[in-house]
Amino acid sequence: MARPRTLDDDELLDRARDVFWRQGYAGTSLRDLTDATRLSAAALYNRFGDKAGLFREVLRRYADTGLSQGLLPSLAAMSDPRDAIMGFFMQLVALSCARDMPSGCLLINTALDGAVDAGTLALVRARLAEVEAFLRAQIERAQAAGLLPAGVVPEVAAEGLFGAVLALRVLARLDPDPARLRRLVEAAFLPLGLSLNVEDETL
Amino acid sequence: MARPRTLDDDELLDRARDVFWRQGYAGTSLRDLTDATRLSAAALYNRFGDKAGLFREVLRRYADTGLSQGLLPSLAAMSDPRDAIMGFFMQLVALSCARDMPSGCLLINTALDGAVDAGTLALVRARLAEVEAFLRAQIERAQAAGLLPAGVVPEVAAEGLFGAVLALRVLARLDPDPARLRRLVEAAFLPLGLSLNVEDETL
DNA sequence: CTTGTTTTTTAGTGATCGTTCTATTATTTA
DNA sequence: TAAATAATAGAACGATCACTAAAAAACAAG
Repeated sequence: MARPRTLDDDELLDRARDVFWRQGYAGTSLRDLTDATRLSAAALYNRFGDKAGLFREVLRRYADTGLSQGLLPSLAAMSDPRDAIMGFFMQLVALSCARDMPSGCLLINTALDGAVDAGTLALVRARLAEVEAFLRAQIERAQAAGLLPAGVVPEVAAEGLFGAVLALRVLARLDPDPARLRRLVEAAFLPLGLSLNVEDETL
Repeated sequence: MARPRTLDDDELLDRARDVFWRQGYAGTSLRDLTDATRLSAAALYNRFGDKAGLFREVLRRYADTGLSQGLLPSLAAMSDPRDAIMGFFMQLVALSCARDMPSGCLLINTALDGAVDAGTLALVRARLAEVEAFLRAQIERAQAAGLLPAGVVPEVAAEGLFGAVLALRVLARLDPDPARLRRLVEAAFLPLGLSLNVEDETL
C-alpha cells in the first residue's frame, strides 16, 4: 500500500552507528550520514525527525544488539556465574582489540561528549546501568552458590567491576594493548578470587 | 613597540578551556570562543593559527597547570610516597565532585572525542602518560622504602591505579557520587595495602 | 487503471561554520 | 612628532550546517 523502503531501519542504523562511533555526535554531519546510508537527508528526517533522534535510535540499537538482546542474556544463562563474568570481560577485551571496528564503546564515548543533549545522556546512563546490573546479578548468584570469598558485598563488587569496564573502554582508545587490558581485568578480578582463562585463544 | 594585548594568553586559554571542556571540540564554534574571550575571531587566529591550534594550546596549559607544574611536583615532594598517591586521588575525587567546574577530565574527554586530529590525540596520550609515570614513580619509591606488600610490581600496580583514574573521571560524568568515587579508589588501593584518609574533610 | 499511502529525491531554506582580507587602533622607539 | 610594529575589530569569504517544502516514485488495494 506504500512505496517500499530501500533500506530497512536496522541496516540504516548500523551504517549511521559506524559514523557516529568514529567521529562522535557533533563531529558527524548530515552529509556524512547521507553518504554512509546512501539515503537523502529528507528521507532520514522523515524516519527519525532530526539528527538527535537518529542518534538516539542508533544508541538504542547499539545497546540492544550489543548488550540487552545479545551478550548479556546468553551470559546470564550460563550455569556458573563466574563464567558469565569472565566471559563478559573476555568479550570486552576482544572487542577492544578488534581492528575492524571503531575503538572504544559508543555509549561511553557519548557519555563524555559535551555536545549531546540531556535526554540522550540519560539514555546512555540507563543503558550503562544495565551493564552494572548484570554484573551485580552474577555476583549475587555466585555468592548465593558460595563461589565467592567471604566479605564480598555484591553492590560494591559490581561497582568495582563496572569501573574496570569503564577503564577498559577508555584504554582501548589510549593504548589498545591486549596484554595490558588483560592485566587490568585480572586486577579487577582479584577481590573476587577470579582469573581470566588464559588458554582462550580468542584473546 | 606594538599595541598591547587586551587579554594575556593564560587568561584567554582558561576561558577557551571552559568552553571546550563543557561542549567538546567539535561542539565548540568560533562564535562560542569569541563570546567567551571577548576577542574577535581574527585575533584568535593571529595568535593560534586555527581552531585546532588553539585547542592544542588549551590542552597544553590544562595539563601544565593541573598536573606538570602544580599537583604532581608538590605531591612527589612529599616524604611518604603513599601520601603522594593518596593525595592525588583525594584531589581527583574532590575535583570530580566540584560543582563550579565542568565534570570529568578534559584530557580524557578529548581522548574519546572522535573529532580531534591525530596530533592532538598524541598530545593527550603523552600528557596522560605523565600521570601514570607519576604513579609508577611513587610506587617505586614506596617499594624501595619497604612500604608496600611483597610481590607488588610497580609497572603493573601503576597500570592499575591509572585505570582507577580513568574510571573515576568517567564516573564523574555518569554518577558523580562522592561516596561511590571513594569506594572505587579504596578498591584500587587494596593491592597496595593503602586506604584513603576518611577523616579528611575536603572529601 | 485509478486511488491512496508512504518513501524517496530534488532543490532549496536561512543560519552558521571555520577562515581570511583589510583597515584601524594602540603602543614603543627614534 | 613620525615611523615602525603588533594586536585588534569589521566585514566578508565560500562552504557547510541542520533542516524542510513539494513533487515524483513505488508499491497495495479497489
